[in-house]
Amino acid sequence: MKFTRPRGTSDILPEQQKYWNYVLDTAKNTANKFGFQSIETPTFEDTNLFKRGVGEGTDVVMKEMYSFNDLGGDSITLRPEGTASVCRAYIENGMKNQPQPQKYFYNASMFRYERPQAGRLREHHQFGCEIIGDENPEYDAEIIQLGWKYIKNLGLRSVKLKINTLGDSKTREKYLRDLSNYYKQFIHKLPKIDSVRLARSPLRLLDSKEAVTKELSSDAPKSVDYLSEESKIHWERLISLLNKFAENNEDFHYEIDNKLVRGLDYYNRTVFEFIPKNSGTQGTILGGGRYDPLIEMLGGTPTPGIGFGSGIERMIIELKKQKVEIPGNQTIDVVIIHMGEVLEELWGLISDLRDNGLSTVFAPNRSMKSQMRYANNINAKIAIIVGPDEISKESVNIKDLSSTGSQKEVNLESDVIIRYIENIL
RNA sequence: GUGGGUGUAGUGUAGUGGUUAACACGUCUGGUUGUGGCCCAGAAGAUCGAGGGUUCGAGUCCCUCCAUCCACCCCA
Repeated sequence: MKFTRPRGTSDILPEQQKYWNYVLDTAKNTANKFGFQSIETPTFEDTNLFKRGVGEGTDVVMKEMYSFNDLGGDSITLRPEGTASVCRAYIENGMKNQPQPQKYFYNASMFRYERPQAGRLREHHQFGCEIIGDENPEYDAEIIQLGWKYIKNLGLRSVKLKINTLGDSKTREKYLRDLSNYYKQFIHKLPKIDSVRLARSPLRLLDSKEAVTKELSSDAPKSVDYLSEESKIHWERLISLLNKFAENNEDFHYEIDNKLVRGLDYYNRTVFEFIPKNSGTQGTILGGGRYDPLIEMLGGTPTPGIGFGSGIERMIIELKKQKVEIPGNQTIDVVIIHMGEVLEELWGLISDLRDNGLSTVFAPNRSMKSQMRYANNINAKIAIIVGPDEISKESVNIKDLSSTGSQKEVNLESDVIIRYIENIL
């Protein structure tokens, strides 16, 4: 084979489209219910936007970015995530002059140079939502509820919500110091990977998979115990709002997980993740958190924000796994079966059928039997059969392709035909 | 980036080192004049992931590369 798709990318074939349409329609409808509006930003941005926003020390920036110099010599990067771009757009377009907070959603390709495996691609799609311009915990609760509703509306079950708070930047410093000092006591016991990680990002040790580290982590300092007064109030308020929400939504559950960390630098306070039970290692289906420092880091006036990203491909994997019923693909209403040189006589009719909302195709120019088989194979509902006989009588034969198979001859007049067909459908 | 598994028509599979690589589904064509689904018959479709090597002989054994899957890592 001469050409194959680049590693870690995928072709989304027609038969898969029903999943995509279903997920995206559900996403959009749910977000609209919460007052979110669609936003789109460029596929590539100035490399520095991500270095600054996502964080120079993160894996995403250090080794996963698709960066290149364009012909003008500027360093460009295919976006690895959505939030930095949306915040850039917010700043650049003066959105702080709109009513606050602003609520956006987007669906876009994300690019990360990673080793592909199931649920992890080099190009993947994310549906994301952001609330920018208000730091109150009501919005934390709202965005989490939106995430939950979205998953719920898709028909997924057994999805676990984990939440945690990382505190704000001031208290985080002290927490990180204590946390890293805690692990340092056991430095000789730590596995290699984790002793390396300790220097770079001590938070990561909390969700380490190494048995030794796991055990140590259970007694490690918790970020909840380091919260400033404001952050503590924020956190408690969020919890109480979630409890309130649970009263009206019996199957809404959350689990506070002090070991939950997220890989991007801009998160503070609330972080959360939705994970299907029994999912593999690439399980997270939706994840996000608060990023109050981000806009200022990008050069805007200090403006708080919170949001999430959710992988469409992972969502579809889960829908298939749980065998959720998905509305079917595009169907064909009418197939024109034509014998002899009559197709031209029907050209106007075909156009009229389409104009009246009936999806219509003509069968390929083959034997009649073959044309009927074609009609059957594409799951068409109605066949309009025309040959020289019908043309001379100025009529057509209309056959119902459902189980009845009944057939009737009607005049070759678009109005009459359309009325007759609409009656059957 | 690290470790392991896998790689045979469009898809899913079979194939003790030995003639023209098999089966199912799908596609196409027929099964008397212009009627689908079921059934029957036939056809097309694979340089056995790529390139080297061992051998009289390789889909089968060895090496390299590529892709894919699993775990690490990371994250959606």
